Amino acid sequence: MSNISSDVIRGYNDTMILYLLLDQPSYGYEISKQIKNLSEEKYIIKETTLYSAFTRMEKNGYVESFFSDENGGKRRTYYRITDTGLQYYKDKCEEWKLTKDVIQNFIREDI
Amino acid sequence: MSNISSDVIRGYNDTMILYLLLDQPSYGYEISKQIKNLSEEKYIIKETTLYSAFTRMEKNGYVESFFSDENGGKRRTYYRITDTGLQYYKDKCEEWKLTKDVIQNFIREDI
DNA sequence: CTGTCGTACTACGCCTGACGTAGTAAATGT
DNA sequence: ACATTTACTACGTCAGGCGTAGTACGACAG
Repeated sequence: MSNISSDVIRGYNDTMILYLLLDQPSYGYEISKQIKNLSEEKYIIKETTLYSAFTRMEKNGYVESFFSDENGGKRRTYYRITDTGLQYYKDKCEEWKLTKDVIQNFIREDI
Repeated sequence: MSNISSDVIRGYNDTMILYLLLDQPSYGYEISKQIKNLSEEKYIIKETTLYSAFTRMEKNGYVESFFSDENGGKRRTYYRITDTGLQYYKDKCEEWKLTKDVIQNFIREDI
């Protein structure tokens, strides 16, 4: 089965990550596994893509980072969604509804 | 109403253009009007995006160009979809089905 | 006790596609 | 006659994705 090209997902990586932060903070490796699972292995985000998304979103104020003081485990950078990030996520969801319909108009099933 | 961001469509501009070439050849200005109409004004492709898509797709063998010998009208560059282009279009349609479902998993309506 | 695997990142730099800006030029409307 | 619409071309910039590489810690097998 053909892979999903990154250009398609581009602009939705942030949305996917934010979705996974809605209920609780999380960190890179965990997020990447969840994306893989939720997409049924159809989309596997690249590490560099993921971590640069975190950096970008923190700069934009969509997420905040903090360190876990895990008992002995390797130190992780956790990210928590902010109010701004939540609003951004909601906007993207609205945009998605529009986009989906627009693109759908250019898809032909019968050929 | 918010516009559709270009990053979302990125990677589907080519698909949209090819769709409009499925039945007959066409040219830039015409295509851009059709995209506007078919999307109900929700997406208006930028000229530079459109013409660079043509160039790229011709280089990739997805379309062929030819000149119209229109009766006196300004000379246009027409584009015709090739077999390779048709195959590419079909693949993109398949990919779209996957992608749509994947992204949909990360959209929450209830917030 | 040693090497490999999984976890958890950071750094650097390239590539592609979108697009801003600008300019050209013929045809058409007013 | 002048503005607008049509139909492009050229040039340069930017962001996001990703390839490659490297670091470092812990767990577990042999």
